[in-house]
Amino acid sequence: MKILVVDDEKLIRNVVREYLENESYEVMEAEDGMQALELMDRETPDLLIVDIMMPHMDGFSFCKELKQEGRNIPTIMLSARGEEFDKLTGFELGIDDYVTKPFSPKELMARVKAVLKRTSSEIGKKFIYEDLIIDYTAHQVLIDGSEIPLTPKEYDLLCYFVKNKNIALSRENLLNQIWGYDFFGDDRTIDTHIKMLRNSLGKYRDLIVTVRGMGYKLVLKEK
Amino acid sequence: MKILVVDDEKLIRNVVREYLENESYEVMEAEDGMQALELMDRETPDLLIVDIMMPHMDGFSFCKELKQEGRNIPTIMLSARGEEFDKLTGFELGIDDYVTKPFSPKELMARVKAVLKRTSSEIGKKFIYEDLIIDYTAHQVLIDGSEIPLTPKEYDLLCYFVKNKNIALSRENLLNQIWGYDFFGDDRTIDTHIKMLRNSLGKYRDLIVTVRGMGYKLVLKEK
DNA sequence: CATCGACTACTAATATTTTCATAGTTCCCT
DNA sequence: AGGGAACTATGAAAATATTAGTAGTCGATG
Repeated sequence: MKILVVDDEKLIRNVVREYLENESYEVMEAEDGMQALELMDRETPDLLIVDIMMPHMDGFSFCKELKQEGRNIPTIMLSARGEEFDKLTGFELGIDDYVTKPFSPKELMARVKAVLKRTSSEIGKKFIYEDLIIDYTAHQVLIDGSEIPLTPKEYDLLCYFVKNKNIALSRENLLNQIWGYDFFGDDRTIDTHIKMLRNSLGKYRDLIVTVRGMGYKLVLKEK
Repeated sequence: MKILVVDDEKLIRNVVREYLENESYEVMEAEDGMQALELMDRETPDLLIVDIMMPHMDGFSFCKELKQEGRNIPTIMLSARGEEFDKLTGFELGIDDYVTKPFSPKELMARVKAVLKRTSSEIGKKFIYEDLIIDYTAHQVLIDGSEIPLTPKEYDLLCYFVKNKNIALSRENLLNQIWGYDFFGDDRTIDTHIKMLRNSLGKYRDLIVTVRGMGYKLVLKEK
């Protein structure tokens, strides 16, 4: 689990980092909202711990910004004693909990765990299109309710297509993203895997459309 | 769910009772620590809500007493504004959360639910699936009513699988969670333990499904 | 010091990935 | 419309990768 701590005080960041790492969370730090937003383009933390008072951009504005960008990440707010935490505003902004400084390690950890538990169960990570269901947590694909066996590459391919639905993907792109940049094999390899994925998809084989001279794309009709 | 409210003020007890019963919890009351301890010999509440300030025995002493008796019950502390809630002491005594008077119904209920949710997994003393029973308190596993011997690692593995049922777990995840982040051994170690766990599980060996290229998962059919 | 469990190395058994040859399409040009 | 170039689909075999199973060493623990 990756946790991003956003606070301008290095001391606080260090303390929080220590507690978190002690419980084997992976910790990232940002000094302010700007830095945090930047970082989040590259990394995908599972939880944010954000101080209300920060230079440039306070905690509330930061959360507002996140919400507008459509990012939906569990968030715990840190407020100094005396600062009134406006619960109504806070919870509307999707803040899951808050902790008042000074806080005990145990308290913070309890909140972190509670929030993660609460939110992770809500994310029932599934993709659903008619009778085609990808259950990411179970790592399986269902068609008409029964599991269809996919090889790892087929599964990866399908997930990547779903993630980039209706976008034409070049063979080069697919090779780089799924096989990795260090793969130097034949282009035709893709064709073979597409063939096998189509076979596995049965009645949904036509979702994968050939883009001649370019690559393939997954086409989903909107409803 | 049974909740025991320990407070010397009848008014507070009534208010809390009303909120709780409104959410269909079963409520018991005690005027002080002595009474509460007595009551707990007969009843087994799932949660305590305890005022700090009470005659005869204050909230902290009460919790200390509980802890010494080895009772381990989720507890929420009520503190009046101005009374300093000593977080360090509190959390060390196993207090899970605290609410400052005056509190809003909504806040108290949110805390109650959060604490119950957080702790209920720990209270769930048994896991039952058909003839497979994990008795967490007795730290043993039964199949068809008779105990099957498991090595520590096998037991840990099984519990972790049960906790994450129907979720595909990568070897890395298993290694990190069960062996710890400081383990730098061979991936294949897992395979061996899986094999042994399967053997131990006898007729339930197939519950553990390999997810090729990924890891393993415990599959439980819903009923 | 004897036993048990954890771990590693090795081998066998499977499953997957890749390559490659061939057949089939599409598209463009005349 | 016909021919050819370029591209894609498919099937099967070869090459790899992954997992299961076996055996044995190491080290902790009673």
